[in-house]
Amino acid sequence: MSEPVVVRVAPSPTGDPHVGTAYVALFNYAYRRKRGGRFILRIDDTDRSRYDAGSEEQILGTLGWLGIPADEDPEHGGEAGPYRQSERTDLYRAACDELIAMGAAYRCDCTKERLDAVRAEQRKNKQQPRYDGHCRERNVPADSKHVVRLKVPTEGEITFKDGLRDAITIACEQIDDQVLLKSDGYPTYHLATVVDDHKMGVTDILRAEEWINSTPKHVLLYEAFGWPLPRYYHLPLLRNPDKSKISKRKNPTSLLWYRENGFLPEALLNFLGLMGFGFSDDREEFSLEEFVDAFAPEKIKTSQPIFDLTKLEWLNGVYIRKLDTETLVDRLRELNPMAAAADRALVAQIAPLTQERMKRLTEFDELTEFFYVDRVSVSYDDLLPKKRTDTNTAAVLRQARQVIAESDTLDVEALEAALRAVAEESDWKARELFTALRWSITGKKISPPLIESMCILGKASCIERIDDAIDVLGNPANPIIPEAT
RNA sequence: GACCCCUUCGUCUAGCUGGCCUAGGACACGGCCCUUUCAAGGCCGCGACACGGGUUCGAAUCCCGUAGGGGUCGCCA
Repeated sequence: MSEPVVVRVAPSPTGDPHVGTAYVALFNYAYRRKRGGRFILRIDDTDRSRYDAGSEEQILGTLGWLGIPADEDPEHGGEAGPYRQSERTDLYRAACDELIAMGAAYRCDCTKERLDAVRAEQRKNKQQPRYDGHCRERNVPADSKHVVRLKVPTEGEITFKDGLRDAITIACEQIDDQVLLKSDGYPTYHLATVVDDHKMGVTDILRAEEWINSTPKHVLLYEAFGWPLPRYYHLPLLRNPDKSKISKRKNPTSLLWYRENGFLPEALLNFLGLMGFGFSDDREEFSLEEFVDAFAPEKIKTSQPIFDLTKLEWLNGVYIRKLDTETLVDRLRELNPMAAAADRALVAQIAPLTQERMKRLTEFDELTEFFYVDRVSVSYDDLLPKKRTDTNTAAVLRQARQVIAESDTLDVEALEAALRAVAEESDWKARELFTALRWSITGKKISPPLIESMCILGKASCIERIDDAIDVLGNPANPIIPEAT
């Protein structure tokens, strides 16, 4: 029986579901699929001052939206629970007692004021700010208000392996006597992650690079407990365009934002997979399954990628174009109020016209607004092609109107042919006619394919809009104002 | 500042067991084609091995140094 390889991602419940969380989760998920074992989602909620119960569901829900299923998590349970660290405090306390008994940790009752003063002094002397060891040998009583600190060796160094890099060595002087248990009885990340990872059977850890410097503290804990070290893989940090660590101020970092702004989960996932990972065959578009298939931890890059929204938008367009009409209409109606209010069958007719024109699903309403209103407004200047008179233009539009009025039903091919004939008879370029017509029908310079749009709109509406345009040409000061709908 | 990590086109990257690299692909950008607008699509173009030393017949690929960027230095994770 082989030992299960288990990887985990620990979403913080403090704040929005973060794109960095999804990034780490994706790689953990792929790793677990490739290596076997269980993929655990644990809730790091030991910072009670920032804890927000609502965001826990948001994170779990968003990872579900992305299609990254955990084998075990607080919602679905599993053999290694509970999965909320706030429900495991007894474990951490017991672990601390053990550490204190063996001399690997100690109680400390230094006040915030004293610590601040010590650090200020150290900074003034250009020393590295760190705990000065005041309580190391003081034997602070257990019934006083205190924290528990890790007793880091005063000399020597800690070396650990990272699956993506050469061995990393950090001198003990660089390692602070980390607080393991806070005075409120909750553990810090360092204690909690080591205790939980061990108790939950976690043998392989993929986490963000920002943890590299605190890994020696974790190594010290594993050694004190006599537990086998896990394998570490520190993933590169996602960055803003200005190269700093990805942040809310400079980049949308909330997964909710991406969902609300018309991004498809498969596009986001694909994009995240592109960051810090390269297929040897130059592939750019891939599904989760294909990513898992190609995944190998050794192929993860160590340089930190910049999160490029422009490329994500392109990729999102690619995925929008792949959608079948039914799915497209569903997604569109989730995010576009006008489309949601309109008849579903109508939206299903319109949607294909815009499918290859959208980078985000949220662009749909603006692109197709003219379908839902009775009339559109258009100005005299827009309507008039260069070097044409208003009377001439009105005459040509009148002919187009007649062609439409005389046809039984509007058919794309027939209508286009008829309109081209109108242009030719009037010695107009087809382009001129279509532009004038486009303004008349849509009220815009740019629109979805004109003929198709007209056929969907129907005879009556087209005629009415052309009549409005002809009126404008005869009365330049009064553009048509759409009626309130 | 100290320590740690990183360094191929503006961005994401291929390359990394040295020669197939006058460095390939994608996004973006510019041009052309297609075309009723805008897209989509097709073609072309612009554009990088941070720098300096080595090792070698030969280095983007190995070594050293420098520079630059990022991260960490909390009773946050």
